[in-house]
Amino acid sequence: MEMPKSPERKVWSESYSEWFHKVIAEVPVYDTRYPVKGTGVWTPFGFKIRKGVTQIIREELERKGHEEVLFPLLIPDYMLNKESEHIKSFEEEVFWVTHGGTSPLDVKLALRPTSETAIYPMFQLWINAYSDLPIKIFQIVNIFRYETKATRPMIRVREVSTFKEAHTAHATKEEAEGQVREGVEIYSRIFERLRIPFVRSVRPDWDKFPGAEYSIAFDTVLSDGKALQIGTVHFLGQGFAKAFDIKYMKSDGGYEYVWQACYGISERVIAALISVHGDDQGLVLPSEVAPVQVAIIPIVYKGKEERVVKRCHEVKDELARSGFRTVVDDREEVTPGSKYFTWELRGAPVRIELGPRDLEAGTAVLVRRDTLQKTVVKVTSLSEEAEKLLASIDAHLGGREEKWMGERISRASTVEDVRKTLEEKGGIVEAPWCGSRGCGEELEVKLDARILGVPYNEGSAGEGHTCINCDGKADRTIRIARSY
RNA sequence: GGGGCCGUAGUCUAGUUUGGUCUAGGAUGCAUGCCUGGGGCGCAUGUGAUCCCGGGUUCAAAUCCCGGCGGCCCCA
Repeated sequence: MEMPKSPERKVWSESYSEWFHKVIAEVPVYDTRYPVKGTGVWTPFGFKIRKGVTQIIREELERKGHEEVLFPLLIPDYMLNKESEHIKSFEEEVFWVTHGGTSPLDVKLALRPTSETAIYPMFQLWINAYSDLPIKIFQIVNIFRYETKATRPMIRVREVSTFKEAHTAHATKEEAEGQVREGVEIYSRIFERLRIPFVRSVRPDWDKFPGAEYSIAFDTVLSDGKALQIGTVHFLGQGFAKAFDIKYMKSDGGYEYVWQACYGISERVIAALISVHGDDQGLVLPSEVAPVQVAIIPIVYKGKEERVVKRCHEVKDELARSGFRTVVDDREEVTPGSKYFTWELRGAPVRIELGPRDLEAGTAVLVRRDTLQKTVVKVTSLSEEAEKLLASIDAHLGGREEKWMGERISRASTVEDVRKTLEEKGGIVEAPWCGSRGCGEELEVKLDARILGVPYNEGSAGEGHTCINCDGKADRTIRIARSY
């Protein structure tokens, strides 16, 4: 038996873009050939991964009292226009429905670029008194943005097909800001379950969500060293409440505008899931979202096919009873080696090889996807062994990716240092900064990079230093990265 | 916002610079048969291309020109 070589991450790290396109096309996960720019098709296998991810998102939100709803796709222009900062930011990227058949519409209808302006008019109807609060809802829908830059599958698209947006309304500012913190915790949990490493940053003022008072963003680093935003949480204050006249009656009979928060995650998280765990063999998936957790490969010889395949199905049934998602790859005329490649490409965490020799010995060969290490175990203890192996793989992925990203977070004290680090190893660079907008924007231009913001909830390590750009007094740390 | 590159079977790709040799070549995939089977087996036969779309130049266009659609890269 030829020993498997441990999986490389050469193509993965050296030609990330190529790697990603190839993997999603070959598995397949997502078909980019649909003839509208910036759109794509979730294949059956890709949809299963997506479903695993949306299931985690649902669980974590529902655990914290959010309820799922579904709002219309179409937003009348006068609604979209109500909050001025919001519309100013989106107006160049809104798709419009202007005709019903051949007749022009009296009221143009926007395809939602996000749903604040669809949801908040209904909040206005739903909220009358203190007792109607808080409201915590979410939906998972598609949204449309007319991206003018080059589109990328799942990462920059015109139809975001998987947009989870949560919207809340509260009686007080304190409660709404508490909700922001809860949103951050929920998202942290979601990414931890997906084993995607992240940093949390308060976005600079000029880069916050249009209409928000402040925004907290989650960024990860992909294998090409570029940062990818995978989630955002916004404190909306009373801006939208005032624009949409969302008020409740207080105990003293007076009225107060509600305080709001909203937070979103898109299919970028699936792009991140695929990207951060993958290797040159293809997908590597944490057990929770792997459409197939255990792939069983019969090793058949002429005349013994029936016994081996039958045993494989017995093993499969037993594993299924223990709660594993499992398949027997009993395709005829396909060699075992070819099947190994197939299931490695598809990221099945565990593979079981079962052949005549195993039947004799009462054993099975167990292979883990992350290291491709093989072990021989008793066939009677497969369930426990598979369980242990899944846990071990998940832990290994979490640790490996955390370490990988940790190595790509650097510190620098001059602009040149930052530039050098960004060029040589990419990732995220932390540096002391003065906090002024003009200085920050200048820095972004100088470095051809983006300021991700200041660390969320981690104190301000920049204090007492000098701003790397303007030599003014630094009162905070910023994170800088080339980003998607 | 500015600049560049690309589009040929399901997929990848040769051919485009210098129009005619292209009845468009190869690999992979797919189908059938034999042979195999513990890391992408092998052989044979077959299948598969509106050369992205529209227009133009020309005796002649995959090849040159214009427009559109789609994809990719770089710079600010």
